[in-house]
Amino acid sequence: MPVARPDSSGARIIAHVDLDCFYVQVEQRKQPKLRGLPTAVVQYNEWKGGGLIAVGYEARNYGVKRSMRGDEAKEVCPQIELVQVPVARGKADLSSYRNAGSEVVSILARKGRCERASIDEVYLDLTDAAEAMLAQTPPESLDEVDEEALKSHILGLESKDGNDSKATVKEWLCRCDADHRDKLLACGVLIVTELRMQVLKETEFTCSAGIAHNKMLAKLASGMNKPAQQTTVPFSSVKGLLDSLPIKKMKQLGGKLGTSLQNELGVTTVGDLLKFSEDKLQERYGFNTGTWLWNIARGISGEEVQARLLPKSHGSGKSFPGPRALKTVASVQHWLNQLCEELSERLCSDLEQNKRIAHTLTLHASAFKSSDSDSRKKFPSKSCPLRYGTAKIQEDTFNLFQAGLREFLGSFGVKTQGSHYSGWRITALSVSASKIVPVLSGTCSITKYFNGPDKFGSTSEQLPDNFIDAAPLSPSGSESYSTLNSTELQNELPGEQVWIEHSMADLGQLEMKANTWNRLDPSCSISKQTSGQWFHSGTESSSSLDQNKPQNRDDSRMRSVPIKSNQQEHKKSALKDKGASSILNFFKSGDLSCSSGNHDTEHAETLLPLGDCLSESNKKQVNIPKERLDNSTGDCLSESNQNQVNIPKERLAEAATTSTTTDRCGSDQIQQRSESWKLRIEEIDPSVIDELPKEIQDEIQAWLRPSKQPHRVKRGFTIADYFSPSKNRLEQ
DNA sequence: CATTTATGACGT
DNA sequence: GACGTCATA
Repeated sequence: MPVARPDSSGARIIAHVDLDCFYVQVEQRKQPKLRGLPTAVVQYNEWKGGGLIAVGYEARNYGVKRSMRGDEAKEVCPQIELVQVPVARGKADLSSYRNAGSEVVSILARKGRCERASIDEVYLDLTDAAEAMLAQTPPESLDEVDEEALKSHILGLESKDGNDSKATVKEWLCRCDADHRDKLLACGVLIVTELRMQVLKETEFTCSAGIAHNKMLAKLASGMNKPAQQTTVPFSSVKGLLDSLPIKKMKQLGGKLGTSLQNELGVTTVGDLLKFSEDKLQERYGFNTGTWLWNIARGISGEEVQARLLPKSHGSGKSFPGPRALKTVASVQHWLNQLCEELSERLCSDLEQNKRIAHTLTLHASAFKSSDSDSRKKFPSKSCPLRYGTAKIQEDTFNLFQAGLREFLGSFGVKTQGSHYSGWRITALSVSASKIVPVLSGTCSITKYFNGPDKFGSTSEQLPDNFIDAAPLSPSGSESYSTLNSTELQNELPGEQVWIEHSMADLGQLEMKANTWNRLDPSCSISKQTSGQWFHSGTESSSSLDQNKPQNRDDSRMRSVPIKSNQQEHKKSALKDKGASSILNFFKSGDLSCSSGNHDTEHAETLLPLGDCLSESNKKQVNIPKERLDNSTGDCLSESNQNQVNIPKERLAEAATTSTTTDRCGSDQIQQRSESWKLRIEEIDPSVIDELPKEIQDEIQAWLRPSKQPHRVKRGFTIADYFSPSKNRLEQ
């Protein structure tokens, strides 16, 4: 049935949910005494008190702002509680926030398609749930509406006392003469209220939300009333909202495009955009962007909520500002190794928990060339196929760095005259893993391929000689790595002896005992339980891969909830007893403070001796004299494993079933040694999939990411397009 | 060269 | 597929 009329039957109900000052909330849950106090989360406090990355609302009242230094915050708010971000391997460790975000996602995903937009934001498509509610128990049929729902803000709903009074809201929610869209929206409001209360009850986090007919408006709305409130945007108030909305407030227009709009076209508000024809906008900003601008000026956004609960990439990075910039290859290698350790650990968890494998490893760096005229220069990003195993990731990453460095310096190879100045300073490093695809649960055949008796442990022999080893040696830069061999590198650097000494001097803070080195196998394996699930679910589509379903992948917290302290259980039932618990009451009830007992252990930080950080291959590459190596070949656990609970072997079986995220890798590793049948992750090269038997490859095809949609934009939107996703998705 | 450290998306 | 750029919090 062709739809050319302004029809609301295609209306979607989209919510954007945003955790309030999330990192602060995570820290306050961990340390309940901080609740109610002006609090901020700060990372690294050495320099001017560290940088603020999250500021609680109490502190905002004193004028504390994100990205003040800790010291400045203390000036405006002397009583402020500054909590430090956990540190592991000498860098900020955001895993507790990531995990907390996962808790929330798994709750929010219960009522509809859920897209994890960032660590603390999700989009929900609640259309079906809203339609269902409207069909079964429409708001107008309710005698009573939840108190919390009555605190919602309805954009454009005039109110007597400036704020929407509850009576007015209730009337709006329950109007029986409302049009279909508004009724659906009312259902959305109730559903989101419910979800937010659920989040609060199960995680102790508050969030704010926007409910509208598309993502753009939902996102706008979620930020309008914070914290712990929600706002909905009825169709009828869209124009009023956008007309006076500063252009920079729109997602995507906060940067250069927004500035250009302002400067070149004199556009200050979204409403100003209406003056320009689609052609004009396309002419200036290109076809896709032009159409996109034309649409958003009218509140049109067809972007769909993607069913995705998991991140598409993992990265670990660190900056080295000012005088801390890295000047030697050894210090770079040290930090790369730290970053790779973290990355590897996270890849490991992702594989175990989500059955996904990353295929691409990328190195980013930023650098200054100090040799001549202190010019800043782009350090090229480099990527290569990703091989699992900490040591391999470290090795490949270092190779990528060297390739990048060579390109960065130009083929002249700025020789370090004297042995002091490298000619370059690295101010940031990051390593990331992308192209993450589900590993096929599909068949046992793939299991056998990896795990089969004849093939086990000899993956590389199945392949062309250089298949595995050569790939990482050919970063995608214009020059292949092979031309950058160790000899050549040496020529660009001080002699090896000197170089080593300088490296050590440069890493002065580190202890240079160098008695061990990290030649360890990757620090995780598939546990029996997990691999059982993984490899069993034959052709029935693997449940854990279905991102539409909530996943049980997390986590210490999730597991601890049911068995949590009595207090917490009492708290919950107390709340229930009170009937509809309002969010404010939740906190007023007062006994929150005794919750959350045992959260993450802090990560004891230990700097590894340099020797620990050089992988075998790396040492070869820099031609470290053999004698220096010999005494450094000890066995060692990666730092992350050292942080983990040491579990006696006898208790391994038990540990494996109760292990939390934090200790899983550690116990598994030990387990790996004691049980031989298990899969060695190290031996799984993602590239190997290409080498699989044809029938398996075919299965794999089904799981590969869908090919990119063409960036075509259909012209001539009708009003109907306002709500429904366009077939050809708008560019971003 | 002191907004860090993640993320995601698009263009070429 | 690789890489650069932009955007957001």
